[in-house]
Amino acid sequence: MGFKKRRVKLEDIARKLNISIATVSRALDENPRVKPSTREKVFNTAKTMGYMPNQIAKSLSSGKTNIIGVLIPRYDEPFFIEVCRGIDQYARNHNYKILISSSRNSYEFEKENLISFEKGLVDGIILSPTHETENVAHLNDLISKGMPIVLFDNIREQVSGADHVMIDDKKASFAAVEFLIKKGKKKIAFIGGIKEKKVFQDRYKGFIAALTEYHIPVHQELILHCNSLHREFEDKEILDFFKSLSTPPDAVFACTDNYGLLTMKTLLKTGKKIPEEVSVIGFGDLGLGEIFVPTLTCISQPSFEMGQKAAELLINQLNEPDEMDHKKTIVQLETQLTEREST
Amino acid sequence: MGFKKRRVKLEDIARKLNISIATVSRALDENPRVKPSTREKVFNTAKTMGYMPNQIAKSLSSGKTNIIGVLIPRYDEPFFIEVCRGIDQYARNHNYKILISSSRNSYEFEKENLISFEKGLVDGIILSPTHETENVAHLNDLISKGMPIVLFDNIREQVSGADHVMIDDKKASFAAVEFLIKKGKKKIAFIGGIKEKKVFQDRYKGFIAALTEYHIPVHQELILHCNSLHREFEDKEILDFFKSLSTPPDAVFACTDNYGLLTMKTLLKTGKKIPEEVSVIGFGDLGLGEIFVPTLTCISQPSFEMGQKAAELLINQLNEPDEMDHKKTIVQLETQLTEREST
DNA sequence: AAAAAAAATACAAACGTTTGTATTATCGTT
DNA sequence: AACGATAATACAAACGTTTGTATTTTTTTT
Repeated sequence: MGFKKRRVKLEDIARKLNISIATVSRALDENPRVKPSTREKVFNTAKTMGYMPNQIAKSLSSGKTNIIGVLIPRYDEPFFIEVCRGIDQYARNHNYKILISSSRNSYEFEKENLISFEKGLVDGIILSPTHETENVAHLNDLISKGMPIVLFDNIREQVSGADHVMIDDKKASFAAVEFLIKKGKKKIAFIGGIKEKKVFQDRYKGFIAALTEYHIPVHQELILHCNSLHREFEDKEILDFFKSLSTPPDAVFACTDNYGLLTMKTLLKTGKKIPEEVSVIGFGDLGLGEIFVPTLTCISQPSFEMGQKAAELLINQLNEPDEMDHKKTIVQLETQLTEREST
Repeated sequence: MGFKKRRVKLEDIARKLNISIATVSRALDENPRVKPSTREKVFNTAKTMGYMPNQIAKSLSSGKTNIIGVLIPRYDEPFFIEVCRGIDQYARNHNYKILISSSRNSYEFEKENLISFEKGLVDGIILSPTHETENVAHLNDLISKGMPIVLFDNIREQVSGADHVMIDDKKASFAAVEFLIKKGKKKIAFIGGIKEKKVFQDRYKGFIAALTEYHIPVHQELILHCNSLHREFEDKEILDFFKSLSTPPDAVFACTDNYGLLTMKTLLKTGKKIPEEVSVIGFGDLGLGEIFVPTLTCISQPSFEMGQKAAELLINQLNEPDEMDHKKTIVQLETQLTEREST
């Protein structure tokens, strides 16, 4: 007791069996170059000595860590967690692990995290850029240094060389709003998110496009671009918005499930009946909408599949023989409208 | 174009400046042994050449990866994500990164993940064992090999040498039930989780203790130990439970916020008024309870702080000069009752 | 039984750092 | 100007693997 623990390494096995380290290494690899009987011996002593390979040494030698870096803007949004689950599942099945970091909605933290990824800990990166990320030079830099990257969610078109996984936000929200219109709704409110995020811009475009298509005038007062980055404030922002309206809407298109729920909560508090007086539709479909009373109609976004797909694209890049001539691929996943009680 | 990218390394800087690698290494470390003027030169050329240190090589050399392995039973439970946030925050401030894995509620996956951690990728581990984890030999093994470990949530007393972070589940649920009793409730239902988890056992004990203390008979039919491991089934299990009751309870103590919400949803569907006819109290306080209508009274559990504390304990262990004489420390965090509309 | 072919193993360099020790350069002292 | 002291730098081993090439052993062929 009191001694520092020393891991057993290849050398220890080699010494005990009076053979070379190289042979031990190859034996454990089941390399056909080593005689079956020695392989047996090596396996046995490795087991009895409690050998555990050193991943770091392996990585240094092979130049691969088998780790995928994942950078998301925040942990406390089920969408991102769900994407991570998808990434994790695909990665795990292909012998990769994932290292998740949060940029906490900050461009500076994003850069900081990417630098730490760049130090060689990860073989590639899956990233949802923050809304603050105007300048994408740091991403293009990384790519030009040979780092495989896949973007999802808040895509930046200017990033060349990175694969994209996305949905057609404009089309999906058009469908949502069209659905409301076909139910006879005329005063449709829009609850969006941070204006700088491409997904929210696109969802807004879809909203406007649908109204235009059906010749419904756009009322600015019915439009809210929610700016809060934290739960506590979102609540208030939405409450204030509905209080500010002279006449209430007959339907609300919320750009996320969370906004949808907060909307329903606010409306219920003010005595409105859902869906009788106001219909509400959300975006995302991450389980919460099913718990609420009434349950929330929404656009179902394949979050888990986005993660899987992103991992697939990245691992494909990692397996490309010549990283230099990678062709940017863009995957667009399908959404669908799930009708529940709120409409 | 078309060439494989080669990272610039210390050797490249050394060659360019005609000095030794050791000096370059020390210069970048701001080691006082190198002359300020050379340090300057090194910094400059490092910058212009685009040098980025190789973390893997550093780790091999130093024997430290500065990564903390985190193993949770599932991703889709906000409690665990919140704990991870806490860990992440503390770790980041102390120059550690976290590598999160999910054991997906399976003992086998837990072992598998721990083995992959053991390969030297992480300096220490923060873990919430699965409910299946009866045998803790694999944990004691790891600890005896010198791996620092901190447990949280589903503590296993038999694990010696690992620090624990926990709350007093029995006391907290006693308080919750007592609160209901003092409101005059007599028929209190209990919605628990997987019986094998210590937290649920303790919360059940607290429930029984409170009833006993106040001389209220325990009705078995009012007790549900929810066994589902996935969202879809929990819903149905709780619905069936309430349907099965001959007469409805006047209060429900749910062992998690999620169960609390599902309970409220079920009760509302069957036309019950909350809190007029039935009071509901949850456990956790992770934001969801505030969105629902009515908002959910619950025991507030300091999840984020649990994560921070776990990280603190682990990093303390990592900094102990002699890992062998680590003394197991147990931290118990305080809970409180947050009253909202459901009671 | 010797030579050639094939199989099994050993040697040594490489991966990119860190760090203890040896060496060289610089400075102040006399 | 020579000396010792100190400052600055260089050398080389170490971290634990992998892998190309060289060497040895075994088997096959004649």
